[in-house]
Amino acid sequence: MKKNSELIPSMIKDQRLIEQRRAQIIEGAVRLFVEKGFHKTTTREIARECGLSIGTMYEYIQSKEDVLYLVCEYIHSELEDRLRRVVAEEDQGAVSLSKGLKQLFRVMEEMRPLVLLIYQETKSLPKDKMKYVLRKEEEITGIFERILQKGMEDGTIQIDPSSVKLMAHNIIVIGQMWTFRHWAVGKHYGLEEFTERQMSLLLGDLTTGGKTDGKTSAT
Amino acid sequence: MKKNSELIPSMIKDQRLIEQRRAQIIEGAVRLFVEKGFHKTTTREIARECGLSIGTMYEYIQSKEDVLYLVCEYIHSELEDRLRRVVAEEDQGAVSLSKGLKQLFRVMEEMRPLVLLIYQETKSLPKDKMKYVLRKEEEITGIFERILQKGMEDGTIQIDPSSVKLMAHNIIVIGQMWTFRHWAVGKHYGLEEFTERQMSLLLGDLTTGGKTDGKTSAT
DNA sequence: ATTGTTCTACCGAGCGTTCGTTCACATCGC
DNA sequence: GCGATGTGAACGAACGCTCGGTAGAACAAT
Repeated sequence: MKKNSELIPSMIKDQRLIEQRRAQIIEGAVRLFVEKGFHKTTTREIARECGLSIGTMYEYIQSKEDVLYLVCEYIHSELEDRLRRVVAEEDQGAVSLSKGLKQLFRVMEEMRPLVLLIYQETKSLPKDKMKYVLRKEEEITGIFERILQKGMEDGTIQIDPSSVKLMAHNIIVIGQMWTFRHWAVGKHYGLEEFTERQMSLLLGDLTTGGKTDGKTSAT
Repeated sequence: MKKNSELIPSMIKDQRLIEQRRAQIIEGAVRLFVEKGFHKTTTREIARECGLSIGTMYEYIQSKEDVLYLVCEYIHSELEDRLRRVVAEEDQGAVSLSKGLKQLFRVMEEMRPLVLLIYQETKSLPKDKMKYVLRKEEEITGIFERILQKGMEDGTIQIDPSSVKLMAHNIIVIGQMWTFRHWAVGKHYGLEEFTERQMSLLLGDLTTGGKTDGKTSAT
C-alpha cells in the first residue's frame, strides 16, 4: 500500500514513531470528525482524543488541515483495499461485476460514516492535497472500469465502449448514495433490498442472458 | 411558491422590505459561498457584498447560519421550479421521463455551482433547518417518482413497483453527479454526450418501444 | 407652517470569545 | 550531557454578534 503521508513533514526523526503517532491522530480525529465535522472540531480536542498534548501533536503535523488529509488518505486506502479484495483474475467480467457490486454495497454500509466524512469534507482540503484525494477517487472508479472492460472483451457484458467510464462512475456514485442519501433511502430499503434492486437496475441491460445473478450465456 | 423564510424572524416591520433585503443578502451570499464556501466567508464580507452594513444585515437575520438557510431555500426553489416546468399532464410516462431527464441534466449544468453549493453545505445547517431542506430534496425526487408511476400505469415504462422510489433517487443522484463529479466526468464527456449516454443507460431496460435512437428490442 | 414626539431603518466601532499555532522549558534515553 | 521528544501557557488574529447612536419619515399638537 503506497502512502502519500510523506507529503506531510514532521519535526520528529524516528520514522516508526511518526507512523505510530499519526495512526493515533487519525483514530482520534476520525471519531471527532464523524461526530461533529471537521470545522467544529478543534485541534485541542483532537489532541486530547488521541492522547497527545497539543504541542506534541504539532510535532507530527503542520496544520489542522494536515490531519484532515491524513484522515482522508486513511479512509480511501481502506476503501480501495476492501474493494480490490474481491476481484479475481480468473472470473469472467459479468461475474466480477456482480461480486464487485455486492462488495461495493457491503463496504459502503460497513464504512458508512467514514465514506460520508470523505464525501463532505474533501472540499475543505487545501488545493494541493485535494489533488491526491481526487486521484485516489479516480483509481477506485478505475476498479469498476476495468471490470466492465473485461466483461466487454469476454462478451459477458454489453456496453458501448465510450460509456464504460461513465458507467463506472454511476456505479460508484450509486454506492456512495447509500451513505449520503441514507436519510431518505434507508427509510424505505434495507441494505439487502437496496443491493438486490440496484443490481437488477444496473445489470438489467448490461448482462446478456442473465437476470440479477451473474449468469453467463455466450452468444 | 410557498416560502419557508418566515421561519427566520426579523427586527424589521415592513414585510416588503424584508423580502427585498433578503434577496440582496442571498445574491451576495451565493456569490461568496460559491467562491470560498460557507465557513471561509465572514459575515462582514456578506454584508459588504450585498451593500448593507453588518448591523443592518443583522436586522434581517439572526445568525450566519440563517443566511445559509436562505441560500439553500432559494436554490432549491429555483431547482424545483425549473424541473416542474417541463412535466406536462397530457404526456405519456415514457415521454415525460425522457423530457424530464433532458431537463434535469440541462438544469444541473445551468445551476452547476449552485447545486454543488447545496450539496456541500447543507450539512452545516442547524438540525431544525436541515429538516426543511431535506424535505425539499425529497419533494424534488418525488417529481421523478410520479413520472415513473405514471409510466407504469400507462404501460410505457416497465419497472418493479417497489423500485420506483429507488429509481427516482438514482435519477436525481446521477443528475447531481454532473455537478459534484464534474472534475472527473467533465474531462471525458460534454453535457450533450453525458445526457445521451445517461439516458440510454437509464432508459435502456425501462422503456418498451426503443426510444433514444440506441438499440431497439421490441417485445 | 412650525415644532415636538415617536417610530423605523440604518450604521459600524467594539465586545467577548475562540481558535490555530508557537516556543521556552521539562523530561527522557542513551 | 546531549540530542530527541513531550508539554501547555501564552499569543495574536479573526470571528460572530451587539448596542448605543443617528437620520429621517410620519404624525400630532400648536
